Amino acid sequence: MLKALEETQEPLSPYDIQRILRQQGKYLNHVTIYRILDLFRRLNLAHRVLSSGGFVKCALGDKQGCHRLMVCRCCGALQEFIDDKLCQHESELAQNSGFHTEYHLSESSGICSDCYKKQ
Amino acid sequence: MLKALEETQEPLSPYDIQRILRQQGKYLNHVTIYRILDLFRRLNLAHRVLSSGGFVKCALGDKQGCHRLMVCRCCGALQEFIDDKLCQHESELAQNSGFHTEYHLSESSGICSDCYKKQ
DNA sequence: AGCTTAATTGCAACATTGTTGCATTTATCG
DNA sequence: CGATAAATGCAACAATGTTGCAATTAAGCT
Repeated sequence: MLKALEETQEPLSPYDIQRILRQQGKYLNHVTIYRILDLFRRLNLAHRVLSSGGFVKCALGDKQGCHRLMVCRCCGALQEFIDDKLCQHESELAQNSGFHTEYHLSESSGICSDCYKKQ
Repeated sequence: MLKALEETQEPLSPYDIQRILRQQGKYLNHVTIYRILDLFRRLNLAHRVLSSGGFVKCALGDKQGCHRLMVCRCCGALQEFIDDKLCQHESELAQNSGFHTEYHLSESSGICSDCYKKQ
């Protein structure tokens, strides 16, 4: 239900989502939206973009592993990928300091190919 | 000046910082604190903890590279490290999708050695 | 010193984001 | 149908973050 709306590409705040839903004639209290977003996040159906705080629909379906984001600082475009070797490497480094990793948050900032060409 | 206070280990919100300074007899408007924190962040003197939003003093001095955080979900302890190979690997993967990486945000969540023993 | 200009800080007002406790509605199941 | 559980709403609030402009402080210069 909320899902349908996450087709807006750009990350949305909970209140953005509320506005959009309202325009579609569907009212949801913001508390409800927070709750649903929490749920979606636990299910890996949506991610929170760390740098901006907005939410996006997960682009990788239910693929296992740490979902990593790349954010274009120019147009805001998002790409998502998984790389197990990265995770492994990261966990090993942590392990060397006695740290037991449970999950990673990872986000790269840069310029997407489109914006790069335009410059 | 603010620096002195960041010796509190746990990540602090700008308003936490304001409270602490006030207890030390030093008043700063929260806007000022935001501005100084922005500056510190640009200089890599402080980091923002992605998962909690709080700020911490950088533990690595001015070492070049992406400063990666490990956060203990149990006691909140923080460790920080740099690994160039990770960055390189990450950038290469991005490059494969035509993405030009400028910097990485990376944070691992898990359990530190102390908390691990206690369980 | 006295003046000018730039940089820093404060202030007020506001916008956004996030949380909590409890009531109400809606769904589920016997 | 009636009882219970789950989902949503509501109100009130707390925390976080931003903006424009005024006031203060610092720095440079003659």
